[in-house]
Amino acid sequence: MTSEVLARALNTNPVVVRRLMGGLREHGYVHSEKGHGGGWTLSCQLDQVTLRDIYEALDAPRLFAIGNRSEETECLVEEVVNHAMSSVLTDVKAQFLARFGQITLAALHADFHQKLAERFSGGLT
Amino acid sequence: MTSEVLARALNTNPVVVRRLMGGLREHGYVHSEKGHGGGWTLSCQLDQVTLRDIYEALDAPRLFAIGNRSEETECLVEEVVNHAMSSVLTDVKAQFLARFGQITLAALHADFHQKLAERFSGGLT
DNA sequence: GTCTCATGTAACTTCATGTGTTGCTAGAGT
DNA sequence: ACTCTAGCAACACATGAAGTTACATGAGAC
Repeated sequence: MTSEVLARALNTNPVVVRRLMGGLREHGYVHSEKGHGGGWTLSCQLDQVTLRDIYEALDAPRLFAIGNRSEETECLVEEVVNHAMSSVLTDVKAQFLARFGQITLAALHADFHQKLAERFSGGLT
Repeated sequence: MTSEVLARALNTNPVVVRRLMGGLREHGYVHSEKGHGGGWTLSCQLDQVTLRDIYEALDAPRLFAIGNRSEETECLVEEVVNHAMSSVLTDVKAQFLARFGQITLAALHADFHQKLAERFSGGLT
């Protein structure tokens, strides 16, 4: 499948697709071929890859929209608040990673097929 | 304490301070007085207010930097992925709120005084 | 060999969002 | 009146994500 086709499916741009897929390729989850007949192919077992793997392959983008203003500060109040918040955010991020680490692509694949079946068996809306 | 003084302490602007404090005032955590001699005063018990209360008083700003592209979609794949992610993010947010709900301002106040004491008793760096 | 089709990548533009700023109004004390 | 304060709307700026353009490189088709 080419970046062009993927981009249309995702309502975005082929270059954006390549940027994202680049991370997945570096981790061996997909493979790309240049030239005529080229494009992207899957190169992993769906039950061996989790959302966490993908999150990390995508360079683990910032998870929280909130956080410390600065790491180093002279201000004792800021220091105390930073410490309290960081502590919570660190733990919560660990929870997040753990949960994502339990969701395999195979599971999502199965969900997808179930929904697909529902749609064909009268579940049309 | 005036917005002006707070702004200097926080390295920001008095108007920004008023914007933030506005949320706290609506919830009764602080009180403001206009005019000469006016400014902000604390109007709550420190052990009755948690970081969660403050987070919510500040209109519960967006917590996560990631999330669904759109809520409604025709795409079954997107739907499946959205569902999986939303489920995790919802749970993780609940964890976050629970943790913040256990941190009172009184606790932070105590931390602050401890650090202050350390700094005076030879803990200088 | 060269033409076409695909990825790879850098540089730039656009957009969304949060932060900072200005200007003005209103209230409260001197 | 005068000064000092919050309240508020409107605008400007900064940041980072997403989208776009342009061009180089590699691989098959002819």
